[in-house]
Amino acid sequence: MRLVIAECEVDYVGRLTAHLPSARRLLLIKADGSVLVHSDGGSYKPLNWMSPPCWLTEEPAAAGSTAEGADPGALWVVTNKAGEQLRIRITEIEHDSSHQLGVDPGLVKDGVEAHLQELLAEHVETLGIGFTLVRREYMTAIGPVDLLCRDPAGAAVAVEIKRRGEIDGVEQLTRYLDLLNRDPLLSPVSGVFAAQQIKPQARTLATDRGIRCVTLDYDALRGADDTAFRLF
Amino acid sequence: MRLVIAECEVDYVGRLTAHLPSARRLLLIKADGSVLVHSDGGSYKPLNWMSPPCWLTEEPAAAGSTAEGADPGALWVVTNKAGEQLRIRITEIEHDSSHQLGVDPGLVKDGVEAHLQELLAEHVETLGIGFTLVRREYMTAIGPVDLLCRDPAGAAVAVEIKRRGEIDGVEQLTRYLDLLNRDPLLSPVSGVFAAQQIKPQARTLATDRGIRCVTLDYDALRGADDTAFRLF
DNA sequence: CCATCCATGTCGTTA
DNA sequence: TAACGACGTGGATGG
Repeated sequence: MRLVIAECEVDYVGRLTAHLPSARRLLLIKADGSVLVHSDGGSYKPLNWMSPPCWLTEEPAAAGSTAEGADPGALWVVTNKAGEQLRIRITEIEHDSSHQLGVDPGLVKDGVEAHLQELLAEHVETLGIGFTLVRREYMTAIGPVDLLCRDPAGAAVAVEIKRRGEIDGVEQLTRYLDLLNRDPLLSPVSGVFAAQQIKPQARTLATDRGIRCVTLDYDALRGADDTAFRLF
Repeated sequence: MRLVIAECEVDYVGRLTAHLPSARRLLLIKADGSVLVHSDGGSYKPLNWMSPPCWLTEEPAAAGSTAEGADPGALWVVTNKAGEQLRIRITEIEHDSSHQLGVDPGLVKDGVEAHLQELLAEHVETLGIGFTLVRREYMTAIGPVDLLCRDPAGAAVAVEIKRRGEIDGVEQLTRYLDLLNRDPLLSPVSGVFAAQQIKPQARTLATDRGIRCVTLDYDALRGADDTAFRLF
């Protein structure tokens, strides 16, 4: 990893064109050749960048320039397979250091949708007394339904689980319901939209279509899990 | 901006929990207090981060540790308003430097969806001979339709423009069409889904619903612009 | 401040 | 490889 603090001007030409006027910035060159251009504010997204796989070539400083310090006036060109380019014109370098980091062991996550689905599958009674699980990831022609259940009366219920319940989740469940209801062995199938948080517009659309909304409490589900663990 | 290369272990506790085992990484602390943890690979997204506004507090090295160099064993805790935390345990520092960058003049972009819409509005004949533009951003109760046009027969056409045409774009256009077709002054309204690239599933769904798909060529549209410019 | 929608989205999983 | 959906999505914009 190479860290360069430099006065620079940057142009990206690819899916769009973008220009950064000259200013002092951090240029971060990773071992795989990818380049990030960061300012001293904003968020984790760089002002400009090139993702790997890509290749950096450095054109020498302009002929007329004074060769003081580390290549004033140099031009870095980073190109990827698709021909997109990041062109960095460097006029002054304040800092330049390289570091050996090795391969990163990587991130361990917990608490995402897969885990929510797992927890709810083990506690379908959260959806209502007498609910039973038929299958997780019930396969259909247009993709898997998160949970297929049966209500106390024995009727099929398709459940779509999201961390954040928005309108496209309702649309997705609607497509599943349309399809499942064409199956005479399953029909009539009702729908439940389950999420940690459900946006008002999504709730309205779901209700309009006769889909029941259930707000999930991740901690309570996990707590129920702990309780069950303690009891048995 | 402060750049630190250090052997560190990182935990994020917030919307999810995530853990990074000990390894050598770049810690980037921006002027606004935000922190990025980068490895020497992957893309522009950090392994872990905290976005501003947030605050960094540094707990001193553990009592038993030898005070050599810059605080081995120190713990950095970065907290935001919502109470989410990034906890960085540092065991060895290889590099530590600070730099004054100043405010960045910012990015100038060209070629995003807004520009596509502008170009297509000026060249509605791309949709078919005899098409005319009624309005850009035609307002409805559920949001603006990108373009409202009339076909050669004078019938209304709603156009949804995307850079990448996916299924949710088709759903969006469908909702607009449902609404517009309730207006007796406008009905019947047909739909056109226009994008630089249209995914197969989106195309299938659109066709199923009687929505015509049009693939846009940004360069050709811009070229048509240039041609027009040269002719007049 | 809340809601919506775009993004050089990026990132994983699966067909 | 391409498509598809989730994301600690982030970020801008409009009500």
